[in-house]
Amino acid sequence: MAGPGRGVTIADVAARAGVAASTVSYVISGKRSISPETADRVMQAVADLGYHPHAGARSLASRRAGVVAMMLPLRDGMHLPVLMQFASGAVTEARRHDQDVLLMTADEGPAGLARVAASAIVDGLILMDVEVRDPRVETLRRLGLPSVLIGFPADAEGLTCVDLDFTAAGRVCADYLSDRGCGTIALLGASEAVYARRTGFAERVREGFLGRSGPALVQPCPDDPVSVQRTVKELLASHPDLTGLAVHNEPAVGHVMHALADAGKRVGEDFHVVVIGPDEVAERVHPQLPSVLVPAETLAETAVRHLMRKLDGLDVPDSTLVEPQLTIR
Amino acid sequence: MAGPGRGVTIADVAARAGVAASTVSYVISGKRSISPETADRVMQAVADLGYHPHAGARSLASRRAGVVAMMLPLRDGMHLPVLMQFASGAVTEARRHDQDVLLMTADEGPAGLARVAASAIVDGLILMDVEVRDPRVETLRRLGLPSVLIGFPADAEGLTCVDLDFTAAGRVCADYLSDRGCGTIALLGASEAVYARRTGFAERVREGFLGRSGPALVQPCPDDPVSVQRTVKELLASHPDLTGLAVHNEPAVGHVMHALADAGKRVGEDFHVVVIGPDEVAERVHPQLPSVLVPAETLAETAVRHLMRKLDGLDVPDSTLVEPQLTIR
DNA sequence: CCTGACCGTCGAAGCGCTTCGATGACGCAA
DNA sequence: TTGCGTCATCGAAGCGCTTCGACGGTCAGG
Repeated sequence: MAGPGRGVTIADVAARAGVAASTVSYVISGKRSISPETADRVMQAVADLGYHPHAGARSLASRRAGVVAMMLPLRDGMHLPVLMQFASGAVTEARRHDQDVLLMTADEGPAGLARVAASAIVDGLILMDVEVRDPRVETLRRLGLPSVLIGFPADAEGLTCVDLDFTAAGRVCADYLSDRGCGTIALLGASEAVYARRTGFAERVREGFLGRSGPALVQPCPDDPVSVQRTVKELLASHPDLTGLAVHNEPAVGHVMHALADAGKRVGEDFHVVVIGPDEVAERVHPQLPSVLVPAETLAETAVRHLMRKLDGLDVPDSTLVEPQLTIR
Repeated sequence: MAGPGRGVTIADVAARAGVAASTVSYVISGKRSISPETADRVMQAVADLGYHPHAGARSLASRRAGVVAMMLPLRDGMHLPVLMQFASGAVTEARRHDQDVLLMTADEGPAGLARVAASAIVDGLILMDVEVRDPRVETLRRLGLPSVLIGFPADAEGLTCVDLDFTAAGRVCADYLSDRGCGTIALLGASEAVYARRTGFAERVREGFLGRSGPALVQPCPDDPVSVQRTVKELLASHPDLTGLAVHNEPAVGHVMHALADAGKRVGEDFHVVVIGPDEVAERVHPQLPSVLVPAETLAETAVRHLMRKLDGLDVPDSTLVEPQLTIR
């Protein structure tokens, strides 16, 4: 295992095992039947020499790079920890399929897609944080690169998309609050900018939240402590009958709880709060809050798995919506 | 520009420009002199056809993949936004040098390093969040893969390392507080786990903070609101003469301010706080706090730049410590 | 006017792998 | 015995690129 590792080629393995290079290739890929004895000898040689096929050569000969690209919006006001979970999940799942992951930033835009497609550096593509009108979508369609999107663009025709069912998540939150007897309810969302960009999930949560009878409103909110405090205060002042709040803004949760306490609201008793976000966020406040998880890892794994199937020529559902789960604490 | 894009080879470009394939190669790489007219014709053909060299073929022939790996600790209790900034900075800088970035998780460990080295899928490596005793370091040294580490392992012999000078950062914070006339001062750090893992930066901040005359203590602290509140309260109770606090725990900052307010401390007047962390964190509390920035993007850029130089056979300093900057607000 | 240096370009070899068709060995049915 | 299908393996042909040596054409110096 130690030793060289550098510069070991399939020919070296073949020589050591006393077979032809092509035989080694077939042992490794399993594409032709090989006698068990030969296979053993080859695998032993592989192990002895610490052989790993040269990725470039393999990609050149087989037209498969063994790499998928993941395009993340790294510069945005997105909630970073969720993105990270996503990235982590995707890499882990990809490795399980013996693929590596190339990281691209969204600001490479459509040209970046064209580049990776033409240079055959990746076999497929995962696109995150897809917006309702996303300029990359058209390019993607034209290139015909196998891909999976996280999120739904306006026109998803012919694309494979995966996402949490955010509309349902909004509805679940609204229902939870209604069931607790809340009259007027509000959704405290992300900052205005996120809505302005027409990020799909923000819009869909809003729809789900509002799409029921009963008084409900949506309040965008920045995530710094001072703004949160002010926003909550104003919200309570302008809607004295407000008794239920859904918070879809991870960093704000702690501050919301403070603001409510300052306003004399007893959460869990005369006032109810539900969170859309990671478990930790909902668990680490007092009292702990019910929450709908954004299952980043699950989404990432699903996306990668779908992509792998597409690469293998299998078919996958065009659209996959993961059901939201409400956790009561 | 539209059209095929798929399957355009250097031979197609050569044919269209009326030259040999090798000439196209030389135009693109600039490795031999080519007449301006020919070069123009070639570049035009490249543009017309939307040619991008096949990455695998290129890597096979030139023994240069045009890809660097970045190994991130994606599963840890690290402060994620900083990691993200880092990743983003690295990708952006790498693209500037026409390189792509392969994302690896730290849990691939030494074997992952061996794999990417042997398969020649990357030319070099950036290793983040290096711990004081890091098992990957030995493998790295043995493989001889060009690499740059972010952080300093115990034995940095022969390695290229880049980091913020965290010791100086700790000292700067302590000095700031002393200069404000604080007697006893404390460092509110990350959770115990981070210290237990012997993360380099946490230890070094502590050293810098304590390495001066005058009463000073270090208090690890989890980052959930409830624990922060409790930790601060206990700290104040056990050290009534405490008048200065350095917070090296991004998510906790907002809650620390709350706790201090609850305890009747007037920050900026009879009590002083300084933050080690992103600007936003320090700006978004009231009152705004002075802070020492962890310059993630700068570090990432420096790391990538150093790696590029190593790939080009140029030499780079073994150790680069970025000076901390205190921003007063 | 001839020689040699240099410039711009070409052709061919080869990087390490996959894959296709061919081949020999073997067993079995005719 | 001959003939044929199977199985395990081999050899050769590329995949698209870079790079090395070669080669004709110019131009300056002798």
